[in-house]
Amino acid sequence: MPSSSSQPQRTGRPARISRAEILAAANSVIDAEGVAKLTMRRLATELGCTPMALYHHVRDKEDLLRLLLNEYADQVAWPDLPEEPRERVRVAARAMHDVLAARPWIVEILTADDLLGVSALWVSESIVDGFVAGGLPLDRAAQAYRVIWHYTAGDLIVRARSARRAAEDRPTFRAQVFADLDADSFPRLAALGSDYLSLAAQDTYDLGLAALIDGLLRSA
Amino acid sequence: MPSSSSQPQRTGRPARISRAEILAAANSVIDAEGVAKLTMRRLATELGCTPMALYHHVRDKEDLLRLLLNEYADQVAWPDLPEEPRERVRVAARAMHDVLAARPWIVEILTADDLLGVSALWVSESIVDGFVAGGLPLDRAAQAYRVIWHYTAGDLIVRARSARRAAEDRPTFRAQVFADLDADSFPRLAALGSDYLSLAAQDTYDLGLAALIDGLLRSA
DNA sequence: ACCTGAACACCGTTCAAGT
DNA sequence: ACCTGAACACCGTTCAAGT
Repeated sequence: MPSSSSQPQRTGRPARISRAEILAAANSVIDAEGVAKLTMRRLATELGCTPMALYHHVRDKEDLLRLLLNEYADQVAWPDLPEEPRERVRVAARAMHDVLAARPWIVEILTADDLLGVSALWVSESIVDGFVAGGLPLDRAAQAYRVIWHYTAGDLIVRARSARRAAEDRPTFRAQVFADLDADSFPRLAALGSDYLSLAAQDTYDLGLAALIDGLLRSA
Repeated sequence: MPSSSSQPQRTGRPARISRAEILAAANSVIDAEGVAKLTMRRLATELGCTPMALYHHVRDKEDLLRLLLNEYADQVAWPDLPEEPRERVRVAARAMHDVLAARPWIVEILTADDLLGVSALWVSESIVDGFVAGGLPLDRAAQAYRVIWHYTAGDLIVRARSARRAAEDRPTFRAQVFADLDADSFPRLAALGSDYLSLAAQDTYDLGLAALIDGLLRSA
C-alpha cells in the first residue's frame, strides 16, 4: 500500500489505478446508485481492473469506506458560530445534520464508530462548549451532546430509509394501515388520516432540535 | 403457502417443517448470534432441510423478518398510562424504547417501514394523544410524535451498533482519537478525556426524552 | 402439497503466480 | 510494485423434478 507520493521516483511497475481514482469511482457509484450497490467487484469493472487490484490500494472494503468518509470530512467547511450558547448549539447541530444529510450513507458507518474523522470533533467540541456556556456542568454537557447526536442520527436514518423505500414502488405498509384504521381504538390517528403521511414527510429536525436544547438547558 | 389450519384434513404430503418451527429457529439464531447471521441457508441447516424448503413456508427473507416482527409485536403487553399528559407521553415512549431495546435488530427493519405491525399503533396513538392533551394542535402533536420516534430510533441504533462494535475487539477509532487530542483546538473534549467514553456508554434516553417532551410542550 | 438438487447470479477475500 | 486468475467460502433465489 503506497503512502503519499513524496518520493520523486519509485521503483517497480507503474500503477495503472491510483487510490484517488478508486475513491472517485466509488463516490460516483454511490451517488448514482446508492451505497448498497458499491461492491468491490462492481468498482473493479468500473475501473477496468480485476477486483483484486483494488486490494493493492485499500486494505479491505471497510477501509475503503473509511477513506471515503475522511475525504468528505476533510473538505467540509464548518460555519462560524454565534456567541449565544443556545444558538451556538443549534447552529453546530444543524451543520452536522446538513453535512450528513448530503451523504446519508455516512451515517450508517458513523453509528458503528460515531466519529466523522478528526475533523468532525469540531461538532462535538462546539456543542459541548455551548452547553457548558449555557450553564451545564461538563459531564452533563457531554451527555447532552450524546442526546443531540442520537436525535440527529435517528432523524437522518429514518428519513434516508423511508426515502429509499419510497423510491422502490411497492406500496408502503404504513399507507395501507392508515387506509383502514379503527377509529374507536385509535381516534387521534384516525382523525389525522392520510394527513399523517404528509406530516411525516415534513422536516421536523428544527422543531425537535429547538425543543431538545431548551429542555436540556432548563436544569441549568 | 398454507393459510392457518382451519381445515381439519388436507391432502398431499405431510409437512416436515412448519412456519412456526421456522420462526422459532430464526429467533434462536438471532438471539444467539445476531440478525446478521440469520441466512436462509443457515436456517435450513439448523432445521435439517434444504434452503429451498423454507420458501414453501415464507415468501422470501424479507417476509420472514416481517413475520418475526409481527409475532413479537403481538405478544407485547403495553403498560397502562397515567392521566397527566407529560407523563403519558413519557411512559408510552419509554415503553416503545424498552420493547425495541429487547430486540435491537427490529429497529433496523422498522426504520425502513416504521410500523411495528398494527399492534404498535398503540404507541403512536398514545403519544399523539398525550401531546394533544398537553395542549398541542393535532398536526403539531403528530410532528412531535415523529420527533420522539427519531430520537428513540437514533438512541437504539447508535447504542446497538456501538455495543456490537465493542463486542468485536479491534480497538475503536474513538478511543484512539481521545488518547491524543489537541487540547488547544478541543479544550472541552480534552478536559473530558477518557471520561467521555464512560459517559457515552451511560443511558441518556430518559434525560433526552424529558427534555424533548418539555421543549415540545413549551409552545402549548 | 411438500421437498430436493442443481443451477444462476451474486458477494468479500486469500493465495500463488505473472511482469 | 503492481496486477491477474483461479479458487474458497459464502449469499438469496429460480426452476424442474421427485414423492
